[in-house]
Amino acid sequence: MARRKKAGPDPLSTEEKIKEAARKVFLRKGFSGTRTRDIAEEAGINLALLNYYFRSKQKLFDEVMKEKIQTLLKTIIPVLQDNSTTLEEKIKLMVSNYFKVLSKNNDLPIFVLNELRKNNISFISNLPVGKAILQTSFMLQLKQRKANVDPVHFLMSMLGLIIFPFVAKPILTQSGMISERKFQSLIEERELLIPLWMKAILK
Amino acid sequence: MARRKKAGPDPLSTEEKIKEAARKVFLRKGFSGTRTRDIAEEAGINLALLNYYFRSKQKLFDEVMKEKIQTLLKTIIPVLQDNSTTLEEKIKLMVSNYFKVLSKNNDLPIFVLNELRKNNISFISNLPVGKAILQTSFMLQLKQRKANVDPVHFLMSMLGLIIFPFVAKPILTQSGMISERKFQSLIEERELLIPLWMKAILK
DNA sequence: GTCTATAACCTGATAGAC
DNA sequence: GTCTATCAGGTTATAGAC
Repeated sequence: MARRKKAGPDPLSTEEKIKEAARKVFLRKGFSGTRTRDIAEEAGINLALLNYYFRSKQKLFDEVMKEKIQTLLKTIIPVLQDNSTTLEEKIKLMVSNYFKVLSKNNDLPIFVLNELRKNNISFISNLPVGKAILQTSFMLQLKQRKANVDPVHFLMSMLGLIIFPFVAKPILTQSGMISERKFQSLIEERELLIPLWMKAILK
Repeated sequence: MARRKKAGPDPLSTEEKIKEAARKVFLRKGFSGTRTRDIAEEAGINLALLNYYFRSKQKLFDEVMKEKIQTLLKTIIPVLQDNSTTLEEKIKLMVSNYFKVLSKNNDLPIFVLNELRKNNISFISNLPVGKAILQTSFMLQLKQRKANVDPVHFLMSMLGLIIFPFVAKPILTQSGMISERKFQSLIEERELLIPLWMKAILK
């Protein structure tokens, strides 16, 4: 629980303890399923202190959510924008970057996607990040291939192949279809398979 | 709102009015985000009446959830099990069946997947539906192809290609990447594209 | 900064009249 | 079956002592 940037003592500040607890609880239970008491308890501090540092449950949530969206975007945007890499290199990088992030945080995609669906989260609507993606090096390279597949299709498909297993994990494991171990090994295989599949789709 | 099985008067029974309202509100807000008062208001009846017909919020939710999971399973299981169709036919059928269901109910997948993640929904763990899928005609046909791809990979990928766009829709539209119209047209295209892609992946 | 105590409000569920 | 009124318990947020 106590995450340290380096070795040694360096106890987390109270503020960071609360935020770390909030990350954990919000991700597991969502906004409306989380009680501020849960966060306080998880952080080992008092409920009043949570409101002292963050004004409200909503503001604390917004900070966590903003951070998580940033994590997901930083995983993909720089790769898409890089003018010095080939299309194939970008695909491999996106896959490996995402698997690195999601393997440590299986719940991240479904948490973000679902909360974004329930509330209309303001800071997504504000940044025109969607339109920016349409003009990245990645999308241009796709167009230049003149493959008979819309670049948006291609991107959606790749993200689906990467992210969906994590979203579906609860159904797959709880229904007895695959074990936790089998899931892990499938994920590892996919890191190699998805780039091959995307190549096949392009032709 | 008033859904009728045939033309003519046939007003919904109170019980069905409540259930219909519950479907709508639960799907939009999830279990913990929904207040029973919201459902009562949506149904145009009183809060007390909700508890008269269904014993509790949880029981009403369970009925809705069970129904939705059934919808998703009935869309796919019979197709997977059918011994009289080819692999290619099954793929096309799954895709078109799912698009038919999901086009009318975009929120269905993320609702089910997320609630299943938060709570451990009992009736999924009980039915060994996961293991059953592994022994369907579909999975056997995949093995017989001796393609160098695990059938579970193949199924996960196909479901990802079908379902992920609906799960990601809030991000895609709210971020300004695509409009609602563009989303619809992309979905229609995918019904033809996904079977082709799956064929490409198989080789 | 951190705590205890509590205010102010909300929510699920029920009692009881009709 | 359906309603109004209300209870009992939980939840966010704050007041105030230390």
